[in-house]
Amino acid sequence: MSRIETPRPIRGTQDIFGPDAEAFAHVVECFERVRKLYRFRRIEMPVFEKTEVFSRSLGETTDVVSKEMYSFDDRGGESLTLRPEFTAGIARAFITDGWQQYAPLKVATHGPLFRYERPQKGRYRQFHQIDAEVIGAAEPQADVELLVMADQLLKELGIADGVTLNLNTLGDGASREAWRSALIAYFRQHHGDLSEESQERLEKNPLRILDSKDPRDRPFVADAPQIDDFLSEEARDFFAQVTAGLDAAGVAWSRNPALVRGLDYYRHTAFEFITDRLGAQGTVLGGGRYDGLMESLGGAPTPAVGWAAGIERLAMLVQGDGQGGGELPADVIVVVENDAVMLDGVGAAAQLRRAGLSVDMIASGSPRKRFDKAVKLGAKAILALNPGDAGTQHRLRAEPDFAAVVDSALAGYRWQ
RNA sequence: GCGACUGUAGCUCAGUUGGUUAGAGCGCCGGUUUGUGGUACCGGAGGUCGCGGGUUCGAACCCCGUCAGUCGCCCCA
Repeated sequence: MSRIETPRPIRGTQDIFGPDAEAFAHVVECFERVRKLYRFRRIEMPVFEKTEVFSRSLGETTDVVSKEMYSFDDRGGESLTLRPEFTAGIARAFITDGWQQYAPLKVATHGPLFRYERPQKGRYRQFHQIDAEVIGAAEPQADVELLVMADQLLKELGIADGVTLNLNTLGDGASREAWRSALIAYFRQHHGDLSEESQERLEKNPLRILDSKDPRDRPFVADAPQIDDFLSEEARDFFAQVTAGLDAAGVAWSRNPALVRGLDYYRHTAFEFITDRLGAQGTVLGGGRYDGLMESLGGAPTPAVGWAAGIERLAMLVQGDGQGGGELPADVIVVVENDAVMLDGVGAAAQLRRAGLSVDMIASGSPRKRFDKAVKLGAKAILALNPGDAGTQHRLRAEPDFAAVVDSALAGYRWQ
C-alpha cells in the first residue's frame, strides 16, 4: 500500500479559524461601517493584473518587483501577477474604466494580497488588507479626511491605545529631489561609519537609511538633513493645512521626519499608525499621497492619496484587548436526549432559528452525555427533549427573562 | 537570501547519562454512577518520536544532512 502524502499548505498562507476568524470578520465589519460614515464607495477589484500594472507603478528598480511578486505566465504567454497591493490596480481601473468622470472619487475595498516574502509575525505571503483611496483630489482636506477616518476606525476597533499616528511630508517633486541629494551627500561623508546595510542603501535607496534599525546609524540619522529645510513654499503650506485639519478634527499626531517612502511617485503626506505591541511589524495602517502614480501608468496627471491596513495585524490587536471578535455562545442549544425524538429536535431548532435565535443542536454521541455537552458550551438556554407518555417532553433551562423569549419563539410548535 | 530557536497522540506538552513494550492532561468514542443534572469513576481508539543517513550491542535522546514551523535580519509597494 502506498501512502498518500497529504499536500502541505503553501508557505506563508494561513487557515484562519475560531477566535482568529471572528476577529478578522470583526475588523472587516467595522471597516465597512466606518467607510460608509465617510461616504467611501465600495469597489471590487481583480486579484490579478498584467504584471506591467505593478512593475510600471513600482518603477522596476528595487528587489520588490524582481523578487517579491507572485508572477507567472498565462497560456498565452502573458506575464500576470497576483496583486501585491491595491493602489496600482485601482489606478489602472481609474484610467481604463473612465472613472475620471467621478473625480474626486472616494473608494474602499478589502481582500487578499500576495507578496513573495519570508513569513514572520504579522507578515504572510497571502495576507489581507482594508484599503481606502481618494483619487482626483489635490486638496489637503482629502488627506485629512482619510486620516480622520483611519483614526476613527482604530478607535472603534478599540485598539487606539499604544498606537501613534506618525506623520511626515516628502514635499513636492522638487523638494523631494533636493532633500534626497542632500541626504546622499551627507551620508557619503560618513560612509565608513555606517552599518553595512546602510552602506548598501546609500547606493540603492538612501532614504531608507533614515529608518535603519542599526544603532550604529542612529547618531548620523539624528543629524541628517531634514526635509523641512528643502520644502517649497507650496509644500510647506500643504503640510500645514494637513496638520491644521487633524488638529481641528481632534486627531492626535506626531511628526516623524524619518518616515519615508522608497518610491518616487509619493509626494507630500506620508503617514503610519504604529503600535508598540506587535514586535518588529509595528505598522498597523499606512499610506500617503501618490500624485505621481497615475502618469507612470500612462494616465493624465491625477493627484491621489490613500492608505491600507493589514487585517491580520488589526485582528491580533483586537484579540489582545480581549474584546470584539470572540465566538458568541448560542442563544439556544437543543439537546436530543433520545433519538426517538430526533424529528422534534430538528423541527424545534428550525422554528427557533426562523424566530431569529442562534441555535445549535446536540443529537449525537452517548445520549446520557449530550446534556453535559450542552452545558459546557455555555448557551443562554438549553432545551432538552425526551420521549414521554403524552408525546415529546421538552424542558427549558434558562434565566427567566430569556426563557420567556424562547417560549414565545416556540409558541405554536406542534410536538410529535 | 541570512541568522537563532523549535519539531513526540487531534491539541498542549513530559520523556532521566543513550537502556525492556514511548507517557500525562485535554479532546474524542463506549460504559458505570448521578438524575433537573457543568459530578466522579472505568475502559477504548489514536504515535513512520518531521524525514534521510551516521555512531552504537542498543537512538525520541548523540552527530551530519534535509524539510517544516516560529521569531528576527534584509526588504517593505
